[in-house]
Amino acid sequence: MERSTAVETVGREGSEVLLKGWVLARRNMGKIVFLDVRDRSGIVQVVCVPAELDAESAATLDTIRGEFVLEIHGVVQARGAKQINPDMKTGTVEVLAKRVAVLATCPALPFEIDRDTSPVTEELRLKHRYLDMRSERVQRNVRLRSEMVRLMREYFFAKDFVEVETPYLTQSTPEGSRDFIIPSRLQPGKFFALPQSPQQYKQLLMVGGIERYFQIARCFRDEDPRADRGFEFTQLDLEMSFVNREDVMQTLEEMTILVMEKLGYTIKQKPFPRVTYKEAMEKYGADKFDLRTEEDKANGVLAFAWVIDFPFFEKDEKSGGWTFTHNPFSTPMPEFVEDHLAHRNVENIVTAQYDLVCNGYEVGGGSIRAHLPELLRATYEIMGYSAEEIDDSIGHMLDAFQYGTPPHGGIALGIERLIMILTGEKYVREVQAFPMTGSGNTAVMHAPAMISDKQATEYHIKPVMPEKK
RNA sequence: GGACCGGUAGUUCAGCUGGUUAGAAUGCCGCCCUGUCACGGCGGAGGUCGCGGGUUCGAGUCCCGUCCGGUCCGCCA
Repeated sequence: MERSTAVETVGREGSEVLLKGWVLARRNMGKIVFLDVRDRSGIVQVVCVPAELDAESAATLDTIRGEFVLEIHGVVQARGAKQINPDMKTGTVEVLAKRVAVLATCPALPFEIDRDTSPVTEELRLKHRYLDMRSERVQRNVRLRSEMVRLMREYFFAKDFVEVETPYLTQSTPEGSRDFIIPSRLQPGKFFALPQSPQQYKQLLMVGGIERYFQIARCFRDEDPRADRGFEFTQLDLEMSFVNREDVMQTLEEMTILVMEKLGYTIKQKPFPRVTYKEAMEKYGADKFDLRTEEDKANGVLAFAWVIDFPFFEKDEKSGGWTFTHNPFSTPMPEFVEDHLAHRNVENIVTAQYDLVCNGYEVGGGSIRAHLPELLRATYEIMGYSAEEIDDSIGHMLDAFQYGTPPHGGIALGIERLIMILTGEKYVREVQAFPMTGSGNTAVMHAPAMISDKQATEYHIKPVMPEKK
């Protein structure tokens, strides 16, 4: 007999069904036992009366406890008028059990999962993430994320984009954030780095004629974790050829509106308002801001906005020279190209960068890129790089760009940030299936961990422990 | 690297100016209950108060150190 899910029992009064799932709650009234059985679809009440059960099942009934995994043969029946539970999706029906078998037992849980688990110490919840995951909230978060990503993929495939996986083992980049590095076994003393973003590869895809690329890309940054960021995170990353700033912003905006509305959310303002960096700083004192009213907040409204016209460079406090504010691969706006090439008027050069903000969070950012090698070279020259340093750092990009590179640009959206906003969660960890703790330890498993002497030898590395004070 | 907050039953917490048997809720175990739905009722078990040292007649409580966890600053193109 084919298995039915909990919610599939609705409308099948009188039919025999086979249910499989977990015991969420057990209510023993003496001669009648109610079981709330949970599966991926939801919960349904199972009624167990000894007279209706075979002898073996009747004996089993006493041993059943919370979170046991059961297989139940029974008959769907309508509930009496007084027994209807309006708070349950399946509240009009119940399953009268004929046979109950235990597929797996379960001891008392380390914490209760039939209610909100968020007050429970996060360390304990992450140690048993597979249990926390059974709770309504974590189930919802994981499933919403899957649904959002599915809708995004559908949009991009319909628009002729190609999904490409870029490498995880790549070259360390001195700019930007600290890299996670991986020792090379075959080449002693050399290291790979995990990507902070697929930035360079996606631009190389444009050189390679892919024209429209997207990826659900994992990114890695070795910076101290916070409530809204961890070591690894996921971005919707995309890049397009033969586009200007307007094209990319409109594509992303159309996708965002479509996905959010399909998920049932309301967007405050369409098209998204646009604010220049200067206006944002004057009006909100920051380049991210929350446009919602108190009423919007209560109604779960999403307030998106674009921030544009960022300064390309700012003074570097340490060196006293120039450094980029957002992305060194961006192009200056057309009216500043001459200044840029001549290293003139540096403090006023505006970059073709755009950030997407939502409800006070920065949820994405991108730019039109410098596709001409001389423009990219000028950026690094302004930042004080010598010819040799430029060659070491981005020589491969300058090399590639000389071979007929189309104008291109793109953007990346933080998947976790978006899900946090959609679900009202305050921590990225709540919207990742297996997050790290706030101090950077893995859930369930025990990383980072020491490696054996044999591994150290094989990888030609030698741990140096910090001196204790 | 720095600042701040926390660590007491399985879990979430309370525990006063230091005071003799460390509590509650929930979970767990047992008994009762044929219409419950976070069922209810009765009973029970469950604690090296993170760890080490100190002050004191006496420390969960005060002091020092240490470990662990969390939040923030720095950092995060």
